[in-house]
Amino acid sequence: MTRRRVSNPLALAVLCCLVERPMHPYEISTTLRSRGKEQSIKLNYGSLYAVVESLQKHALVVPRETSREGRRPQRTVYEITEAGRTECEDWLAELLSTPVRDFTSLEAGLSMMPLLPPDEVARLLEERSDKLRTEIRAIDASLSVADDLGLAELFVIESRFRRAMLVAELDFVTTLATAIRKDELTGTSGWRLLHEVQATGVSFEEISRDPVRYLGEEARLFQPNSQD
Amino acid sequence: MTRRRVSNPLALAVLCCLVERPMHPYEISTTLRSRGKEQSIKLNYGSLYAVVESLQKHALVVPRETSREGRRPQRTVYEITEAGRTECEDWLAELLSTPVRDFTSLEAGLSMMPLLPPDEVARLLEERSDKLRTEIRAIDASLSVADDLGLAELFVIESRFRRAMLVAELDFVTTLATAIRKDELTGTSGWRLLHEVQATGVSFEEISRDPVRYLGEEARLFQPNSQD
DNA sequence: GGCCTGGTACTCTGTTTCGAGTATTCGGAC
DNA sequence: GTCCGAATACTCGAAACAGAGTACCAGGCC
Repeated sequence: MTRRRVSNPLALAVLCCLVERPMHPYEISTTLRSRGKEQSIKLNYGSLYAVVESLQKHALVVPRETSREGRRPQRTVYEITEAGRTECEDWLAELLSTPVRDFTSLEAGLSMMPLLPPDEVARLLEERSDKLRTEIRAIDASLSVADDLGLAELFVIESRFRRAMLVAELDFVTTLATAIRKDELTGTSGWRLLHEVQATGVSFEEISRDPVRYLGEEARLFQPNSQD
Repeated sequence: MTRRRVSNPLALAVLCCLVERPMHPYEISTTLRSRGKEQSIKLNYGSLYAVVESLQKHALVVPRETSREGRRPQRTVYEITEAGRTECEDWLAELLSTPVRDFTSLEAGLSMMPLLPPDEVARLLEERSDKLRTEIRAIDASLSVADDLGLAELFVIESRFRRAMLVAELDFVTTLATAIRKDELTGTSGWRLLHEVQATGVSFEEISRDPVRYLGEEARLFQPNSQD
């Protein structure tokens, strides 16, 4: 994605708006907002104006007119160029066709999970489940509002996607919390013991210097496949 | 997340490493890599050194010693502070318990999907499905390697999570591609017609000025609930 | 008539992030 | 013995980002 001249996805949203008709940046921001797209694309003014400027530098958009009503701040209306149109279609095709690694915060959290004691982690995950259920209900509500307004499914597809991802996450998280509570996840018994020993005042560093002494049988957490 | 003094998740990974024992930045990077954590946390040198410096500024870590072996570049070993330990646990708890909006590229793509013609989008989504299947197979392979090494499930849980998300995405994407091809997604017939008219050389702007003329029945795409 | 809220249209500035680049050493192949 | 590539341990500057702040105006309310 770095090879793109302007890499911020907001730039794509800007191009998409300008495909419809020329607009000034502030108008782009309100258009995106009114369509609920600020839910799927991070939009803030600082980035918006920077991105438009950068698009202009790369000749993907051109300023068309600068007007001023009364003594309001001036507005610069931008128009998309042929190159901009091509870039827009090409980029969109890439987004749809090619998965990219996005580093989600839960993935990061899970990868460091052993730092906290197992029951604490289970509790936190259960807390997350509740919040996820709330979010899913909120999406359902907004989808049904959209439906009442007669909006085609086509225009809220990204909400359906988000809902699907949240449901999958909820499913994973509740299953994991249960597995931890029941010691069904491999390594959990050692993980639990490790934190019990730490609770008696022995530091992690000490335990890792002589795991067998502190963890006995469970020391294999520190030495995978020591029986080979 | 912005209220955290150091917001980059890499900072959390750094703190987690230093909980184990004091290390120098480069050692942190190799530790994370060897544990496969660079899959779940974006790691690059520029950020790493910036983040460590920032942690030091906020007294979450302190430099312990600066040594130099032979004429290699010097290494500065950092140690975690009590405040750092607290921050680390607190942050991790937050990551696990609280979902955050992360803007995925597919969600962005879906929200702008109507810009491309329906059959093109279906094709692109099918292409994505293939790539997703490949990725899932790659994760399965790495999970089975980990299993052969006797690594506890606990330490690869983030890969299982990622797999679950990819499977959910695959499911969504294949279903959507089919629905588009079969015109089962509300709005698709109008979407198709719109692109057919555009293919005859009429611009989007023109169509949107007089949708009924160009789209007839399907003009309701532009005027949701016009029959009220 | 004056005040106050909310909308319009940006601007500014301190952080953060990125990743290519640098300089050194070590181990193995030939 | 020496040459090459990989590993070690960072540094640097340009670009991107965040989001608070500014300056103006219209309309409603008391």
